Order: sequence, then structure tokens, then C-alpha cells
Amino acid sequence: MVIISNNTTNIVNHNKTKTTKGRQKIEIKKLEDKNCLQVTFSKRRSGLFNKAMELSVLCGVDVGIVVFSPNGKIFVIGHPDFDTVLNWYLKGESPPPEVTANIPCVQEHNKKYEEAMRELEKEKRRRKAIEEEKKVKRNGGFWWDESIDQMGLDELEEYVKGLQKLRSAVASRINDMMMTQYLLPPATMATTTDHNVFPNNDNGDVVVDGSSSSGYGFDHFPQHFRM
Amino acid sequence: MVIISNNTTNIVNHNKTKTTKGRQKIEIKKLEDKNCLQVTFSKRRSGLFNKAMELSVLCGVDVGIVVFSPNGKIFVIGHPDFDTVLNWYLKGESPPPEVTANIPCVQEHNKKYEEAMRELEKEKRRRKAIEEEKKVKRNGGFWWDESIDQMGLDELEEYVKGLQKLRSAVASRINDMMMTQYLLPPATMATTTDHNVFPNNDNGDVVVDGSSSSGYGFDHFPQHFRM
DNA sequence: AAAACTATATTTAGGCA
DNA sequence: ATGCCTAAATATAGTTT
Repeated sequence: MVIISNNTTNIVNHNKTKTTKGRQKIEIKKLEDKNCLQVTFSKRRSGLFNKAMELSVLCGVDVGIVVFSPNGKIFVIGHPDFDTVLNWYLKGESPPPEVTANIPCVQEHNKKYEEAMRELEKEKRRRKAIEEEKKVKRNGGFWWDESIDQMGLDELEEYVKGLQKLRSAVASRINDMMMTQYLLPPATMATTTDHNVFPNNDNGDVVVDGSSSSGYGFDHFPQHFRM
Repeated sequence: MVIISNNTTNIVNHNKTKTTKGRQKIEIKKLEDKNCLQVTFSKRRSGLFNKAMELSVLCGVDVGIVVFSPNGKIFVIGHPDFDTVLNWYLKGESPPPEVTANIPCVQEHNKKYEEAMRELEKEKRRRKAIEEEKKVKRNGGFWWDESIDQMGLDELEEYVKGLQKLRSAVASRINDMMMTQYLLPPATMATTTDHNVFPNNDNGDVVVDGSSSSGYGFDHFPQHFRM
């Protein structure tokens, strides 16, 4: 005898007929049924964002996710918020360390080692960026000295490419300089506590930032978005 | 009588003593135990990346995730790869549509409607970006006409801010122009099929790109990374 | 096309090698 | 810290409203 609670009434099911088939196993390959795909996308995106925020809270780490929906809408989420995380990534930096780092000199050695390792990892990126910078400059000097209002579409696209390279070159140089300063004796270390060089926090109007800075409402995401 | 398979030997447990406590419920708040936190981070990051790639395959969508580990390492994953997705986001564009869109005129009407809605959504962003552009220009004209080699750290940071604003203004203008073209009669529509304006696919050397372009190895992530 | 619901598939906390 | 194990906790496919 199977008893099925229906939240309001108890239904006694004398035959062992199941009311639903329950969760079925599926292959991980592109869903064909357009409707099913839509529903699955919604459910799984929610699940993914939940997991991301749980990871962020449990481990005190920063995360950013961007998803393009099947209908071309963009969904983002992040802690502290997507754009901030993005900029840390673009700058090749880590989020500012917590103030727990102020325990004087115990972890000093460890810290230096980690810093050095990180620098090593960045080396490749930096070098590549510098090469790009050089290439851009060689390519006719000050190509950017124009107003974009007169450009056509193709010119604009070229322009954006150039900017992209230049930005990454600049970011790289900033890293370089900061690193150099960190490696000097502590007395001469500049007080560059504010790592947030890129200030674009205009994420609210991209599409949706489910619970990014809204105190982690894990149980429900804003339902006002339509894909 | 409980029979517990131990992979190699069968252990018959006559008492109903459980061998493990199994999964315990935990609160979603920062883990205190440093060691536990580390383990949980690894496990859950794996889980998160798996879910992301499943979502990507099941729904045929593009995803990007970046996570800063507790030890300051950066983990990224994405489809087709993180940097590509990132650039789509930065440009405010959608990934290039699949060629399935060639079914002649049935969904034509629907498509136009969706396009219009998307344009509407972009309007806010566009306007804001244009305002920023104006502000930047008013702010002394061609501030960018300098070489970055002579700049100090503070100047560089200001410079990057400016570039950031300019880039978003340019991206916005490109969107604008493309949209305008799309809305003209089909005969005059420009053939701008290549949406990939930003080509930086140098993600390999950031930290790790678990299975991004390696054919979705869901069951195992590269284990050569150390946090 | 978004909620609720059920039954099952998957994930993962806590141990241990 | 990675891999495996178990049992319990979640996530979610399929269905219904």
C-alpha cells in the first residue's frame, strides 16, 4: 500500500500505480524538443546560479557566470557582482585580500612565495600583451587619434580591435608596476589598497543579475525575466 | 541484515550499524575549518563546472565561469571558451546564430519581433554609453593621445578608466549601426556574419580551462592544477 | 510558459586510504 | 590534496494544473 501525500489531502493508492514516472535519466546531448529545451534551460540555469552562490558563501570566494540563453538573452551573476569579478580577471589580479592578512610576520614568508608563483603565472600573459602593444604601435603610430563619429562599421570594428589590445597592454603594465612595488622592501611599498581600477558597475541594465548583491536569495530568483 | 559491497569484498553487517554517516546537511555559511573549506571548494567547483558544461550541451548555449580560489588562483571554464564568451559579453552582443536560421520565411515574423525586443533592451545600455562617451570627450578632448610608457601608476589607472568608457561607447555604437542595418529592407542588409570582432583567445595561460575546448570531458577535470 | 509535485538521478558531507 | 565509499540531501525530468 502506497500512501501519497498531496500537500492538502492524503491519497491512498491501493494499486502500486505510480502517479508520475519521476526523474528520468537523460543523455547529455542537445535537446531536440524546443519546448523541453526552454524549460530545462530555466531550471538548470537556476540550479547553476544557486550552486555558484553556495560555493561563494561556503568558501568565501568570488565567482562570475555569464550565460547566453537560447533566445539570445544574457544572464549574469556574480559575487560581489559580475562586472567586478570580470575586471579582476581582465586585470589579471586577485580580489583584494581580506584584512585577515594583517597577522604581522608569521605568514610573511608563505605570502611572498605565493606572490612569486602568481607572478610567474602572469609572466606569459604579460609578455604576450607587451608584444601585442608593440605590434599595435608599429602599425602606424597613433591610430586612435580620431573621433569615432566619422567612422563606418568596418573602421569601427578595426578600432575596437585596437582598443582591446591596448587595454590589455595597459592592464598588463599596471600589473607589472604593482608587482615591482610589492617586491621592494616593505617600507617603500605604495599604498595601493584600492584594486578596483575599472569602475564599471553598470550591470543592472545588461539583463539580469540574479541575487548578486541582494544578499544571496538562494531560494528564489527574480522571476520578472523572460527569455 | 545489511549487505555492504566494498568493491573487492562483501562485508555482511549483522547489526544495523551504518558504516558512514552519509551526507550531512550543512548550513550555507562560510566554512570555518580551513581544511574542510579547501576540500569543499575543490568538490563543488568541479560540480559547478560540470553543471555548466551540461547546461551548455543540453541547451546549446554559451557559458563562461570564473572563480577565484581561496588561495588566489583563478579557475575559468567556458563554451566555446571563456575569453570568447567574455568578449561577446563585453561587446554586448549575442553569439553568432546557428545556420539553422536559414529556414526561409516561416519564423521571419517571430524573428523580427524578438529582434525588436532585444533592441529595446539594449537601448538603455546604449544611451548610457553614449552619455559616457560625451562626458569623456568634454573632459579635455583627446586625452588618450599619449604614449603609456611615460605614465606613472596613477596616470595609468586613469587612462584605463578612460579606455574602458571609450570601449563601451564604441561597442555600443557598433550595435547601433548593426541594428539600423538589420531593420532596413532585407535587400540592403550588410553581410556582417562575422561577429567575432575581439580575437583574443589566449586563455590557455591564465590558469586552467577545464575541458573548455577539449570535447567536454564531464567525468574528469584536469588534475594537474594545484590551488 | 511558469508553479507544483512526485519519483528518481545526481551530488556531496564525512570518512578513509 | 585527490580518489573512493556510503548514505543522505538535493536537483530535476516528466507530468499536471
